[in-house]
Amino acid sequence: MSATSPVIVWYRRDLRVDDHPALKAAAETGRPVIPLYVRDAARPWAPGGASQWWLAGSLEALSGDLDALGATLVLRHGAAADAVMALARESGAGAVFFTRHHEPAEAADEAALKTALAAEGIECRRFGGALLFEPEALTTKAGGPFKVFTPFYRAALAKGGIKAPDPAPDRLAAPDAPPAGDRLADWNLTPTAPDWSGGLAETWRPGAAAALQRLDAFLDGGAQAYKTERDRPDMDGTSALSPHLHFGEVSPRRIWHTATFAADARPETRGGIEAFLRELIWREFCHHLLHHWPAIPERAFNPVFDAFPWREDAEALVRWQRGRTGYPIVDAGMRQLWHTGWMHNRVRMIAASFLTKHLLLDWRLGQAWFCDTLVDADLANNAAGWQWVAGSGADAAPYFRVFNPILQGEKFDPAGDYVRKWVPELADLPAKAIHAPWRAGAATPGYPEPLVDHKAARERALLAYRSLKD
DNA sequence: TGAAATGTTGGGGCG
DNA sequence: ACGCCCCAACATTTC
Repeated sequence: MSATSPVIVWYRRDLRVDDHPALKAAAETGRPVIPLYVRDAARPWAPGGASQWWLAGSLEALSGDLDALGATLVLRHGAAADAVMALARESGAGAVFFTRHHEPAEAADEAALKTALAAEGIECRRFGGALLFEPEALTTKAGGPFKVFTPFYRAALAKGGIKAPDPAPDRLAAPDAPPAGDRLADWNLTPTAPDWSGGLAETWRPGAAAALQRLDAFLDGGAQAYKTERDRPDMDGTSALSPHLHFGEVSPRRIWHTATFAADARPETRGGIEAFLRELIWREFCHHLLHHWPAIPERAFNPVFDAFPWREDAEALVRWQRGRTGYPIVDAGMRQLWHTGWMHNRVRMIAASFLTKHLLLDWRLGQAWFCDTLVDADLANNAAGWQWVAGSGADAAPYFRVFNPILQGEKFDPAGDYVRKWVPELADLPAKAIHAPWRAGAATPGYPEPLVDHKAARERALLAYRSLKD
């Protein structure tokens, strides 16, 4: 390898230049840097529609950020290892640097690439940065992975030592001629006929700059009340950073340190920021789970659930998907998801509980729908979250925990504003009636009757779950 | 990161 | 004046 042979930085879901150890190391070699993104549409769990829309925006933003540093993002398609190898040969690259990812398919790509590079004598270096802690860094006293969140959380806090984020490189050297690549527009990531992405575009701005703005706005504003308001879908109580985090537009270390700094500067925000960072540790927990149990997107973590009597009911599934279950808080959430590609976390739990417990439909159906419609669709968070709700997961909700969608609505959307925003058929109902309109007796044209009776559905769910124990 | 059923307590109405 | 009953309000247990 010559002193001027390029270094390829293989990008995946680390679409940033800030706090990017692989990019930083590439810059420090002083050699030309070729940033590369490979799209493999044939991959298992390839991004769904909403996620693809985000990816397009994120790649465009990254491309601009790299341009400003003097580098050109190259787009290629196909199996990742093959595409990286092809570019390495064409460009005479002497090294490939990348950020370690933890999804099974990503880990398989890494392994394949490593073997291929070694065979041709090209340097291969893997860096951290996608997580605060690599899976090997947090183990129980017995040396195994954690299966329960609280001890995992305690271990993470005790471990500490979260590295300070690195700033972006000042500049990157470029190869004499930029390698050829695909045009982003030719990937057709954004919908055209019909273009259903209007709601997404008016809600979000993908890219690292927007991510950091959102982080700062959250820390200046909502963080203080986060502990209570994060449960309120009628308020902007959450950070809404999930899609930015999913695509790696902001690193978890950047979030950790910025938030910690903000808490030190304004002690009144400490409690809220602690609760916020705890959610970041939930993300770690989910990603570690997927690393150690790569089958959780397909199979129940607790094998007892293989025998669960899930129902088949295509019509009920469609009504849930379209937000026409007759339970206002569930329908509001499902419509928010459809329109904006995002759903408030409290409502995700309610809607997921409704699908798995009230309707007794397989959590995998819900997971698949979320994968296709969420802009923040994340294999680890989604699988762990759905199994948590269904009761089959690690540290799962006990089987008898059935959310009452009426009570949840009254508790967390007390004035009914969230329901009114997303279910216009109910906009004229008073707060007292809005979470159970069928009781009010008032006509609500266009809004369906409840798909199931709460009490009966609850009892049916308890019966089904009890059957597992025998 | 629930909800519902069941149990307990204490104040007030009332014979 | 006293005891009984009713029923919130709260606590505990169970699903």
